[in-house]
Parts: sequence; C-alpha cells; structure tokens
Amino acid sequence: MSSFFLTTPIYYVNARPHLGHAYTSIMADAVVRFRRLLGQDARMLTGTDEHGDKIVKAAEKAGMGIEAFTDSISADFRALLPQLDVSNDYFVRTTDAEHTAAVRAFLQKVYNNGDIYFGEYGGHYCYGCERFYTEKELENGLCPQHQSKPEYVSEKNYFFRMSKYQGWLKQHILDNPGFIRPERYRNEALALLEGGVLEDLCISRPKSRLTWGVDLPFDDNYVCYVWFDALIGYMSPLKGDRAKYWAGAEHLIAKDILKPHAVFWPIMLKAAGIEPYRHLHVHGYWLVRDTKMSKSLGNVVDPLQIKAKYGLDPFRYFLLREMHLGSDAGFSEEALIGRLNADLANDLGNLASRVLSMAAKYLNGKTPARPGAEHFAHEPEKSLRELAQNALANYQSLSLDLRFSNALESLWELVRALNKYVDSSAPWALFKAGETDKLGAVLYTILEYLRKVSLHLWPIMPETSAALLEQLGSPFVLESVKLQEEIQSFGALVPGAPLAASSNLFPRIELEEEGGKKGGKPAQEKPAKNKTEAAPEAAAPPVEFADFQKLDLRVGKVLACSPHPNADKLLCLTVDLGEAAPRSIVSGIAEHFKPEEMAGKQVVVVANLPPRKLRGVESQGMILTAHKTDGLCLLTGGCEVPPGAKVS
RNA sequence: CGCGGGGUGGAGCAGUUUGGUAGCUCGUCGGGCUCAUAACCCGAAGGUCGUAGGUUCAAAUCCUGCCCCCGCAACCA
Repeated sequence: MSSFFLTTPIYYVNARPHLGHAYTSIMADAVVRFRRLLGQDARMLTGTDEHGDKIVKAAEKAGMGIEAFTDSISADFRALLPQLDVSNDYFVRTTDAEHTAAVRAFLQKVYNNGDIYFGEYGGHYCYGCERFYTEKELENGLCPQHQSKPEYVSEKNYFFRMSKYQGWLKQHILDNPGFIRPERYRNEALALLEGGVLEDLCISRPKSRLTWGVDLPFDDNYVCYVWFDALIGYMSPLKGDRAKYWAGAEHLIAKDILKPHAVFWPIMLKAAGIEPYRHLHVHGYWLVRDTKMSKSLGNVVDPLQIKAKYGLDPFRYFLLREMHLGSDAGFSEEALIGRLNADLANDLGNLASRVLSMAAKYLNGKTPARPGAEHFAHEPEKSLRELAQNALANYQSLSLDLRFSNALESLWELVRALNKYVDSSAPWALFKAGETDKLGAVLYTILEYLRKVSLHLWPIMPETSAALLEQLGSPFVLESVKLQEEIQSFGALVPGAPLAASSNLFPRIELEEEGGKKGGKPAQEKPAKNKTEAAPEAAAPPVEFADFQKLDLRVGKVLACSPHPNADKLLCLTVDLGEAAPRSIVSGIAEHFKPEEMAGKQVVVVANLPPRKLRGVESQGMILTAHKTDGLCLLTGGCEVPPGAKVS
C-alpha cells in the first residue's frame, strides 16, 4: 500500500484561528481523504508553532503566563479540527518534549556537518523597537520609528550556511518541475534564488534577550530562533514512521510563507542529509470585500459561525469549489448561499430527492434490477455512460492535483447530465405506460450514477456523502471502496436493497425578498444565535475607572489635512483643540478618507499621548474611529461643540 | 525605476504552458415538463478577451510599449 503524508502549516499561536486556517486544514483533509479513497495509507499532520518573542509579547498583552497562553490558543486550534471534520493523524506542538528533542538532534547534525557557524552580527540596534535595522532601513542614519540614533551593537549568534546550498536547490527546482506548485510560485522561488547570494540565516537568540525557545544543543546560552524550530515540526511527530512517510511528504501552505518553505526548509533538510519533501502546494488568500482579512478592519470570518449558520458540508464544499489553487478568492455569504442553492440544493439535492421519490412511488422503495449491456447500446444511455466515465476520470485526476474547483466542476457535469437524463427518459411516463422493465433500468442507472457521485464527494463532504450513500442503500465502507474501478464499472447497487423514501440533505436557503436585507436563513429550523455581521471582538478585560480617567479625550476641529509625504496609509492633520497652538496629528486613515473631506470635521482625539514621529512627521495625538466591515467611521462630537471640549 | 498578481458578455470565474469555432456558473428573456427542494429540462439575447503596436495564413493565447486595479514590503498613537 503506497503511503502519503500531507501537512498544513504549524499555525502560529499569536491569534485565534480564522477562515484562512480553516481553509488550509479543510483542504488538507480533503486531500488525505481522497488518497484514502484511492486505497492509500494517507496521513495528515497539523499543529501549532509556539516559540518566539512575538508569542511572549502576545502573552504579556493578554495578561497571561506564557504557558497558559500557548496552551489556551493551541487548544483552540486543536478543538477546531473535529468541528470541521478534519481527520488529522498528528497534532504537533513545538513545545512538545519530543519535538524539542528532535530539533536539538537536527541542529546537532547540521552543526556536526559544519553548516552552522558562530558569528558576529553587527547592526544598528534601536532599544525602543528592540530590533536591528539595516543601513537601508535607516532614515539619515536614524531609526524610522523613533528618529533617534540607533546604537551600533554587535551580538554573537549562530548562523546557518544557506548560501552553500543555493546552487543545489536551484538545480533541484529546475529538475523537478512539480516540486513547488502552481508554477507561479515555483517561478517566485527561483527568483528568490537568482536574486543574488542568499544570506545565511541567523538561527539563534541569546538568552539575555529571549528564553522562550529550544536550547541549542551545542550552546545553552542560546535558544533556537524561528524557522528551524517550526519547520522540523513537520517530521518530529513521525518518529519511527519517518522512513515510511517522509518519502511521500507534501506540504500545503498559503502564499505568505513561501520563502521559508520553498527555500529554507529544503536547504535545512539537505544539510541534515534528509531527502527534501516531494511537493509544496501553495494556495492564495480569501478576500473579504475585495480586501485581505484583517483584525483592524473587523472583517475576519469565523469559520464556526459560518458552520453554525449553513452547516459544515456546504461550507467545505464552497471553500473547495470557489478557490482555484494558487489564486485569491472572494468570500461572502451571498456567494456561499449562491453555491449552496445552485449546486447543492437545486442540482444535487433535488436530483436525489426526485429519484428517491420516484423509486418509492414506482418501485416500492426497492432497488430495481440491474440493466443489461444492451441498455447502454443506445442513446441516451450510451452518451450518458461516456460522459460519466470522462467526468469521473477528470474528477480523480484533478483531485490528485489538488485542483478541487475544476474537479467539482467536472463532477457536476455528471450531476447535470443525470438531471437531463431524468427529463429525457421521463420515468413518470414509463410508469404510466406500464413499461416496467425500462422504468427499472432507467431508475437503476440514475441511482447507480448518483451513488458514484456521492462516493466521490466523500473527501469534500464526508457527512453528506455517507448520508446519501445510506439513502441509496449502499452504506459507506472505506475499506471496500475501489475508486479507480468506479470510473468504468457499473452495477454496484444490489437489486432489492431498500432505498430511502425521500431525501432532503440540502434545503434551499430562501433570501428575504423585500427590505434589501442581506444574508438569509436556512430553510430548516435553526436558532438564529448570531447576527450576520462579523462578530465583534470579545471585550477586553476590565480596567479601573481611575485608569480610564488617565485618558484625556477631547473634541477637536480639523483645520487642515494633507497626505503624508512619505507614506500612503497616513494623513497629516492640523487639529484645533482650543489650545494656544493647533496640534499636528498623523493618522492611519488615508485608505478611507480623502484629505479634502477631513477639513472642517470634528474629531475625537486622545490628547495626552506622548508625541511620536511617524515616517518623519510628528504626531501629537490620536484620532478615534469606529471600525466597520467596509471601512472606518470617524467619531465626532455629535453636535457642534467648541474645540477642546472634554469627552468623558 | 523595490517584489509580485491581475484586467475575458450585467456579476463571479475557466481558458493563456502546447496560437486555429471564446467556455462555465449565476442573472435576464421566451418555452417545456410535472418525478422533485417554485426545483428540473430546452432555446435566446449579451463579449472587437484593458489599450496601442508587432510576429503569423491565423493571437484571449507569443513579443513590445502604455493605462488601470490589487496584494507584499514600509506605514495605522
């Protein structure tokens, strides 16, 4: 039995899971389920990446201990999986003891091979930012954030000699066209390698600056930093099964982490004397209202809310049907409802409903006799069989390439052809005419092809697939599936087997006609727990009233406004707060407001923040806005008030 | 000249690798059927494939210039 191994990224625990994470996990699940249908020994890995200073900061911000914090978010990610029917075999945490041991062993091996060296890293360090700046990033030798002169600090660290393997990797990518796909990302990876000599990767942090990480095996004054730790998570849980599964390893990622996966990781493996993975698959982003999801825009989609509202399988179907591998796709409830109604309710659901209902009426709910070969000797059955074979063959090969959108499109050609066949063969007319043999042959044909469709849908919609197969009197048993043979074969349904009297797996969602309201309710009963709008973030922990009083909030009048000379997301405003001189305030609202529309507006300002330079312009306050799905809304005084009026 | 992606009937997308009747879904209009979840089936309207040139017997597809969108990076006190 051939083995197959697929990973999602090891998700970074600095935020709670959202649609993007759900998508990658669901897609990976569909891939491994498809492989299992083909009879392969397919395993899937996912998990959480928990080390690094960003996590330390996020924990501090949340007011939690680092371990409690990572435990909590990792648990969120883990809990999401069964709710999405993701059938992962492994869940790795980079804080697992096994994992840290594997990282140390890996590092030691690379170190012994001479590809890790101790070197001095000299740089311009800004204590305010807690980071190094390159010459290029500095503005006139000053920190762009603080406009202060960074100190030249040299820090000793360990470096991974990536440049040594640059030529090898380039050749490997050229020799293996499918190594990174789709092709555009392969080209991008090649561009990264052709852009000059790769910089060696700094892989450590001194414990004086960071302790939340894996100790280096050859120097316990340092912890391992970022990628070594995370990427090794793809193999550390395999342990004794590594030999069996690693040879078929494939990764699925979103486009933002192409470089570490396409460049760092294969080189790391090479340096450790391990075969590189077989394929890296890269998908795009889900856009909401034509823009990237982001917390600050408040358009983050919560997968569990969508599931609660529309059901899991329609959600999974939508995600896999709508996004073409590699490209971005738009997410909206309108589009989801459109797919659900058109593809699932009207085409597939209705097909099941009409054929089962006819079988109940005309055949007493029993599977009819198998038609003989002569049934397919004539039209329209001849063409139907041909179309079905093509559709299933295409579906299978496209699914193997992770092109689920095209695969489903192909499968739906069969679904539609079956609906046409129902019409053209008109079983109700055969029944009235008393042509029982012909009637049985026609209905058997539809039922059998519907069974094939249902079976093929198992990777995409496992629950619905099983339910439909049950209704068709052919319960799902993974072990007995012979998917490749299903393309040609015909006649698995057992004559006489009982059929469900009706089917209503995909109720239509009726949109409210009047009133222009968006969204919709499923036709079936479902408590409307949540509103359509994006979920507001959970309220922050309580603060003392005294703390609130520390804020000096004022209403001000915008006297003038101009774009920032050196940044496209910023506006420079002059705001009258009733003080001796108006304030200069820089605000990140340029994407939502034009300078000319700001002049004369009243705004609410936080007046006692310390001044700070933003891309070279000093800002002496902060303008308050409310976030909505499609932009920002200025907070104003509500009625005309004198500049400087206090807000409380 | 920082890096990258894209512009195809009203909407959303395929097709571009390997030039050769421009395809799919939704929507619109007309018709049919009555088994079915007001679903299904048939037919029609609607595109000079961003733009200007070039190569070619032939260009959405290959080459060049230009215009416009969108990500990344920088930036949101």
